[in-house]
Amino acid sequence: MFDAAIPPASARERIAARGGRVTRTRLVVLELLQCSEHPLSHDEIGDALAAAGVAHDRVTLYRTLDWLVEQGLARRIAGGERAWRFEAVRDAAHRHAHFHCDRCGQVVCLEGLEPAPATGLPSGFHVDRAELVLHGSCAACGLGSEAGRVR
Amino acid sequence: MFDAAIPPASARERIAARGGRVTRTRLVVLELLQCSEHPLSHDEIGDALAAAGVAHDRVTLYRTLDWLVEQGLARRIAGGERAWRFEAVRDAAHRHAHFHCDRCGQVVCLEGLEPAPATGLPSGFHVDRAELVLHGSCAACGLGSEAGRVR
DNA sequence: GCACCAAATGCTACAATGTTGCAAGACGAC
DNA sequence: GTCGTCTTGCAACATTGTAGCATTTGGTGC
Ligand SMILES: [Mn+2]
Ligand SMILES: [Mn+2]
Ligand SMILES: [Zn+2]
Ligand SMILES: [Zn+2]
Repeated sequence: MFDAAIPPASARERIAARGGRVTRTRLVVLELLQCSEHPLSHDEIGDALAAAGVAHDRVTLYRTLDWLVEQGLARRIAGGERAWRFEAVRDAAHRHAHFHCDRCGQVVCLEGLEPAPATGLPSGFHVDRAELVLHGSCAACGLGSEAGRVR
Repeated sequence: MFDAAIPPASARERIAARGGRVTRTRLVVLELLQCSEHPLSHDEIGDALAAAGVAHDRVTLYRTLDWLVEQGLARRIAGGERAWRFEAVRDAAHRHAHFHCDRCGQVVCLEGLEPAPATGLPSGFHVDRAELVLHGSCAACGLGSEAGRVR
């Protein structure tokens, strides 16, 4: 679960600094996101909480994730499926694209790839942010048969 | 509903050419997509069918849209919300980006903006297609208050 | 025009994902 | 330790999409 790539860099302070109460769920979820290399779905996070022995309610987790996003501590990513994925915000200024494997559903961050700036859009339109998602097959899934394809 | 921009360019033949049966629903839905300037949601299409006096079932509409996508006559777009949007495929080779208004939820096609080709992604990864969605506020919604913001 | 049959539809039930309202519990200031 | 407010848990609901199956219908051959 905790991919142990990046050290948990005080999630506790980051939560408290926003004026939020440091609850077990917020703490564990934020640490989990900070340590994960991939954006995680609500479900994956729920499973990790269960595995870590942290009791929780589905709704509480939704609200926890909403709160982290509101506070700028996490980001919501659209993925190719119907569920959101979440990742910790490491650098608020730096955005990156994502790759969605249409075979296994895995989403990976493309740190090197920044969505190109908008050009030539109709006047009166104002762009806040760009979301770039590449679709295809990941290294693990290869180019093999179409079987098992995710919608 | 029918924005009357592009003439209905025989939807009937396009359907028959794929070996599909020309049913009232397929015909009206494809014509609707071909005439619309914006990608439409399932709901919007359903409303248009009702307005046109075409009886239909929710499930039939889902299946009709799936069929049109399978046949390459329509494309499914992720939008920023949880429901797919659909647009007629005019030129299979030409892809374009979309703009999603976070205020009103409207999606508009950015014909001039093609997602940049993928570079520097991990080896073993294969890209089928790129989806680029710009988020912000449209001309109609302006830059005003945050009130009424769509998630 | 008519019979036939695979393809398409309508219906019901279900699955997945997310939201709302409200009472009970817990964080943390004092 | 008390207390007020923020957070949680629970139940009910909303939205979006699927699956199974009996019925209807478009198109083909006559
Ligand atoms: Mn990422
Ligand atoms: Mn478009
Ligand atoms: Zn994969
Ligand atoms: Zn708008």
